[in-house]
Amino acid sequence: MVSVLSAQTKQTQRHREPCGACADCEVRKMAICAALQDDALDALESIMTSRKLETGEMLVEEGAPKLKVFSLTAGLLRLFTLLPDGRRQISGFLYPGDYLGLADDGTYSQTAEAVVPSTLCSFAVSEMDDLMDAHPALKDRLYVMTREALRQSRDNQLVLGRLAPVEKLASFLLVLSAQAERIGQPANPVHLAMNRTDIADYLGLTIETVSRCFTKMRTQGLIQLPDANTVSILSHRSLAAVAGAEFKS
Amino acid sequence: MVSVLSAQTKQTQRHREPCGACADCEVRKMAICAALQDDALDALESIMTSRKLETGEMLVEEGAPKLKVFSLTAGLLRLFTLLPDGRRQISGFLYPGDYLGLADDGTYSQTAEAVVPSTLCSFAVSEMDDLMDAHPALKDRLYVMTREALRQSRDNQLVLGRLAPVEKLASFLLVLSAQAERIGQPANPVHLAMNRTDIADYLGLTIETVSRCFTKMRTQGLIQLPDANTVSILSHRSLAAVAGAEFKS
DNA sequence: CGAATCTTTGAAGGAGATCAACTATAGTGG
DNA sequence: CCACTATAGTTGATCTCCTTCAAAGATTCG
Repeated sequence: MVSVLSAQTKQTQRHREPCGACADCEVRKMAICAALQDDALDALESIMTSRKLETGEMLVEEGAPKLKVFSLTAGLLRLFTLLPDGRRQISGFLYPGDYLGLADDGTYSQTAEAVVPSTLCSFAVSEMDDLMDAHPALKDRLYVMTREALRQSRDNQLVLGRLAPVEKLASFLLVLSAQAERIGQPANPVHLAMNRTDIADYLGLTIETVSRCFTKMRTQGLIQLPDANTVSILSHRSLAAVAGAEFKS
Repeated sequence: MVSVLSAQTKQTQRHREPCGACADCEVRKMAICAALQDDALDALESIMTSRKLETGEMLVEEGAPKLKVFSLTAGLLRLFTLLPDGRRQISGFLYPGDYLGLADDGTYSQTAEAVVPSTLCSFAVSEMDDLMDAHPALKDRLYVMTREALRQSRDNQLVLGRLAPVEKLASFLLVLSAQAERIGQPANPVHLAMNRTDIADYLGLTIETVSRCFTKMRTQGLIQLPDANTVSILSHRSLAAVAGAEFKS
C-alpha cells in the first residue's frame, strides 16, 4: 500500500515527458485510452508506469493476486493455462493496444508471458479502480473491451471444438493478417512472431500437425513460406474457404 | 421505438404483482438483480416483462439486432454458433440467474434456444441502458457477470483444446454438479437436461463418443446411469482426477 | 400399440498423435 | 571465420483413438 502511494506521487510529478508519453503513443487510438477525454487521459497517464519484458519473461502468473493491470504498447504476449501434467492451452495472444486483466477479479486467472520483447503501461489496480470511479468513460471503455474479449473467446471455442486442423490454421492466419492490419502493419506477408509450439497450444494441436498443415497449404498453393516465420497469403479468398467459411471478413 | 415506450408505460403501471415479481424471485440473489439496492431493483422491475419459451424455441438469432436482453429465471438455454455446413459449437449453457446479452454489442453474436421450457425476464436494451446510467450498480453488476463469463469461456477453451474425451465429460459432469448446487438443487444425482447431441456439440465430440465415454465411466465405477439423463457420481474425487485434475473444487 | 426419436453398441476406416530421425537456423566459443 | 552445439522445424512411419457408418435397444408420445 505504501509503495503504491509513493509510486503514484512519483508519477504524478512527471508531467508530459517528451518521449513515450501518451501523446505520441502508437496505440493511443486503440488501447484503453481510446475514446477518453483529455482530462481522463491525463489522469490515466499520471498513474502509469512503463515496463519492458524480455522474450519468455513472465508478467503475471495464474492464481497470483491481481495487483496490477497492463496495457500492451509493443510486442506480443501469450495468455495460457497449464494442466498439472504439463499440457498447455493458450487462450489468446495480446497485441499492442490489448489490455491484460479484463477477465480477472482478485487473482489472475491465467499466466501471461512475453512472446517477443514487449513494452507495457502498468497500473496499480487500486489506483485504476479509483480512476474508474472518477472517470466513468474509463470503466465503459474497459467494459467494451471485455465484451470484445468474450466474443473472441467464444469464437475460439468454435475453432477448437469444430474445426479440422487445416481449417484451424487457415482461420488463425486470417486472424493474424487482420490483426496486423489493425495495428498498421502490412496484412499480407504475415509475420509469425510465435513459434510452432505456441500455435499448436493455441489451436489444440501438436507441433507436427501444425507443420504438416503448413506444408499442405503450401502444396495446395494457398500460401508461400519464404521462411518458417513468414507466411505469404496467395489467395485470401481460398484461404477463407478452407477456414470453414467461418471467417467473417 | 414507439412500441418500446408504450411497453414501458404499461409495465410501470404494474406495481408489485403478488406472484412472479422480483420480491419472491428464486434467482434474486444470483441474477443481475443481486447486489442491487431496493430503488434500483424497483426500477429494474418496472421495465421488466416476462417471457416463456417452449423446448427448442429460439430466443435470439446470431446476427440479429440486439434489441432486448434477458435474465433467465427458470429452465435452460443453449448458446451456439453454426457453421455453413451445419457443424455446431455450443459455447455454453445458461442456467437460472444467468444473463443473455453480456457479450453482444449491437447485434447478437450467437443464437440462443431453450433446451427445456424456460421463463425469462426481458428488458429493452434502450431502457436497460438508461437504467444503467441512473444506477451505476447495475452496470457494475453486468460488468462482473461479463468477467465471470469470460473466465468461463477461457476455461472452456482449455477443455476443448487439451482434454481427452473422458476428461471432457468428467469435467462437464463436475461443472453440472456444482451448478446444480449453486441454484439450490442436489449436487449429486446430476440431472442432464440436455441431450447427447447438445453435450457433444458443447465438448467438441460426436454423440457416439459421448455415449461411449459414459459407458466407460460407468464400467470403471465412477458413475451410475439409472437412466440416460441421470448421472449418479460415485466418487467425486476419482471423477475430478479423471477430469485432468483441471477441476478446482 | 406403433411411430418417432434418442441412446447405445458394433465394425471399419481414417485422421491426428506419437515416436523417431533428419534438416535448418541461430547462437557460441575456439 | 568456422566448426560445434543447441534449438526449432520438417518429414516419415506407426499406432491409437476417435469418427464414421450401421444397426440394434430404449424411451417417449400420440
